Amino acid sequence: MRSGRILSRSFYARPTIEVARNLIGKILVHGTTAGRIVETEAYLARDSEGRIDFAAHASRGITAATRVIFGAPGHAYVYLIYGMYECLNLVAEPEGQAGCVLIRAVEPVAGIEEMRERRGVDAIHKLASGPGKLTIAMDITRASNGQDVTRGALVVRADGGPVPEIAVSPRIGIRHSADWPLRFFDAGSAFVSPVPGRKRVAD
DNA sequence: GTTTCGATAGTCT
DNA sequence: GACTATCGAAACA
Repeated sequence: MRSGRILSRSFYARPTIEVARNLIGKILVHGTTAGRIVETEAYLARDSEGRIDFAAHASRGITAATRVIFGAPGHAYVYLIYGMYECLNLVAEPEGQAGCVLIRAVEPVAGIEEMRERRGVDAIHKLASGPGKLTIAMDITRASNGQDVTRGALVVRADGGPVPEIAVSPRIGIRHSADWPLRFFDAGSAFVSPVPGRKRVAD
């Protein structure tokens, strides 16, 4: 497999929305597994009109759990959700400003047999088509929380392939700021997460 | 086909 | 004690 250069810190030290958009099509690498990022969500401090993004964990300020979001860009923020699943985020914005990008889905490109074993699923488009699924498939845990993703076992590489057609929608599975168009995905990919049928109440 | 609901644990109030 | 950026099985239609 040909692999491009590792994305540098300056890639992440930009507005969160830009980082979320530009991560589509990049290659997430962890150990022997790798996947092409096809779906992301931006979690901001504030939107362009200055409204607080209450869906963001960072919206309640700096705590032991959220401090990494306020820290240097190009680091991993991994948290446990619903007591069962871990979700991977990449920290954006210059140091001191909150902002991170949730990686929601990848298209498996390396270590596919490992992913099948970890997930107990055969269908390739179901291996990592959701934030909880991809962390299981790629064995990403809270051990990676706060880790530098510009070097080490967990990195993101440029692809070099054609720029994907990027579509935008509201974020999935949140209650606050539920209508903000901050979900980005590859419009031509079959590997994005299934849209939940469950009803959500918007605040 | 679509929608509902339980599992499960860490963090904050 | 309430909340949570999920998933998949089960219960419907």
